[in-house]
Amino acid sequence: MIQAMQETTHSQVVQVALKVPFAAHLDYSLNHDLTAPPIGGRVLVPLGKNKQLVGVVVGLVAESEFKTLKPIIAVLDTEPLLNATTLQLLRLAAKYYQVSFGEMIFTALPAWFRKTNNRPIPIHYWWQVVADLEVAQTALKVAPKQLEVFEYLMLHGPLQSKAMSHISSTAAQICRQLQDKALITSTEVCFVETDQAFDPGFKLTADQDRALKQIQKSKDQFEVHLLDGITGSGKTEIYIRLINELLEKQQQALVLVPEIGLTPQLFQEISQRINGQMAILHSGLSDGARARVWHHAARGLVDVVVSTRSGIFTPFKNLGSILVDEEHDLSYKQQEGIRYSARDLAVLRAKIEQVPVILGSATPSFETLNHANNGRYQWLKLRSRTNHNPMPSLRLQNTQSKQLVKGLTQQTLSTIESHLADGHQVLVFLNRRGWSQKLICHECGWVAECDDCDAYLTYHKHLDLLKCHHCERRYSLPEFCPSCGSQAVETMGAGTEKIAAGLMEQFAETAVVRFDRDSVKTPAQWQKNLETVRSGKPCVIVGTQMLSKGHDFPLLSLVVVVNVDNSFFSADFRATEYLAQLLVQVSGRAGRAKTKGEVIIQTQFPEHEFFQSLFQENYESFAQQQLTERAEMRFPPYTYMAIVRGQFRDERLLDQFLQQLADGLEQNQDISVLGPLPAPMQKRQKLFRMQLILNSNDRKGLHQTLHLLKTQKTVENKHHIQWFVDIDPVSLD
DNA sequence: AGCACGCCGACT
DNA sequence: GTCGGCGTGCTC
Repeated sequence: MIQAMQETTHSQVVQVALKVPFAAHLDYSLNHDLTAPPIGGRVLVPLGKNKQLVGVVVGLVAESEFKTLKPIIAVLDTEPLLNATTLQLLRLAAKYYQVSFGEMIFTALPAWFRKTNNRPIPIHYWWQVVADLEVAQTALKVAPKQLEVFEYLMLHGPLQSKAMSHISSTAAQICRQLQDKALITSTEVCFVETDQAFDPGFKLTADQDRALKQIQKSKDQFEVHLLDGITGSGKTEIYIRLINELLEKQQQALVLVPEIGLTPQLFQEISQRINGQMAILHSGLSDGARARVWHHAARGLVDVVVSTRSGIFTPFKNLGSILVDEEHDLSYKQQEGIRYSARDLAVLRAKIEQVPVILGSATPSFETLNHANNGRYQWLKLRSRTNHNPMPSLRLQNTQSKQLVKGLTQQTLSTIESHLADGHQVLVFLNRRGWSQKLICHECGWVAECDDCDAYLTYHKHLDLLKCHHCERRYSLPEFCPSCGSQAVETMGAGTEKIAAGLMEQFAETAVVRFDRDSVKTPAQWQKNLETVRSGKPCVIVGTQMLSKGHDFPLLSLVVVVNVDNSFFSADFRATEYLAQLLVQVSGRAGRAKTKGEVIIQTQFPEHEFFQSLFQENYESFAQQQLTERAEMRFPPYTYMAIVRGQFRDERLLDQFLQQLADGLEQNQDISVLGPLPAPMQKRQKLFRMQLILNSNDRKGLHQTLHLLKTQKTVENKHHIQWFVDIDPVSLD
């Protein structure tokens, strides 16, 4: 009797979240020989016949509705890996995105912690310089290799020694020698340690001052601030001042950036100005390095974490604020697996943590603007430029019935020429790489397509091959048209490659630098290209999407945008929103220098009201106008959208299946269902893709219905059709 | 999701 | 006779 009582008081039920789709948690018992694991710590548990899985403890309770519980095999953490607020974020995110708690937790967890092994995280040192170049030059007169490493670190640090193996195979040893001479220092995570913050003594503009004061008011409580600042209005300065204030209070900051490519810049800019430790977190880091940043952030050993999307899940000891830079950027939305939006989760997290969140952008998303309009977000406008440089002037270049020279009009070419002659740099920007070179038959109009995907093949001159960008399948060039047998097959279109080639011909004395996914595959190539641009000599930069943001090219005075027209024919109601953001962002690249910048947009429709609205007024009024239309049409952000997307080898069965789902949804009056429609790429890697677009005024109702759909209809899915739900999709086509 | 169990067709 | 196809149902 006494024993039995002891039994119940001692035996605990451990609720464990596992990477399984069917339950928020499974219950396990705890054997007496194990000490209770902390909530948020990992355990090893048995599942089914003979599986062992890593799970995360999400609750410790006295009883379970299950009679017989299996015991936990091992406790992997004595300290929680995820603190209470991070768990709460993941719990709510799981609910919102319609996945199990465990699935959500395991997408958040760095790969290192997902594995069974519980080795200590390996320490890899990150090196950075702590001495001036002159000091190093004197000290290293007779050690050229050491000086070389020092100089490299000065430019690119902090780095691990293995990232300098191209300088010397004994880079690690050289680093240690440099450390002994007190010229460089090492840290356990990739962070910059500054203890002499540089204060340029900027005087804030009236706008900046007002915005900063407004944000300061919401200290230690939840509030969303939209920092809506045009290019050059000094958003970064506000970020820096806010971070410094947080550091004074021993609080941590999380800074989210859209892409890895633009991390180093903001990182460096902030790091020079704060007295604290700043860690960087991105997909390029090794599993161990990411795990270490987590540990350091959770223990309060780093002050600022700069990260891409996935960093929103980093546990912090004392988070003071979240900053989301370029909040409109689509890369905040994960596009595979659990399709979460890091920006939206940042707002949710700030609410849970009771801290302010700052969404910064020159071109805020319509979702965010809507919240600002209705007062849910504080709208902080920065409308003057800190350097008082004039905004670039804009010209629409009509391409209709004009002879194009390698995709550019004669006027465009001569403008480029004059900018180069003035010693400036020019950017030729291609909207999407979709306008790439295709292979067409002039006799019958046949266009080369991929056998496995519903996509045109792209011609690559340097390989003399046709490539599919969706499955990487390669094809050789046919000598005759497979459709009509004619020999008149030729490449057509203006890819970056073709435009670059044309420009090289046209401006033989000038360097032409290409930035696109085919020519810039490694960071080293990026670096090489960047150096050419940074050298300051006149040059032409040709690139796609990846150039619209981030890297500052201070000597750029002209931006030419080619191929904006496909956006006007898009089936996606958001296409013009994205185009407007892109054009404003890319225009901002021109004229950061003292000279007045110029922007040329080549289009067949210069009279289109889109241009009138965007450029005769500004982004804000364009957005307001479009928002009115969205409201009238009952589209997001005034309604809630979700997509059910399916993939299957048999088009007919897929259509049937989705039609069944759609029929089930029709019952619900509050949800409008569109489809089944062909999905973005109708066919990809031999699989057909179709979708249902769901739109509703009632978010809760929509989510509930979707939840029901998932549990019910999965059973009736006889053909094992793959399908998933995308909540708040950002792209319909 | 994964995986075992189970019940029917063509093979060394 | 068995090997293996994938339909069904369970995992605490």
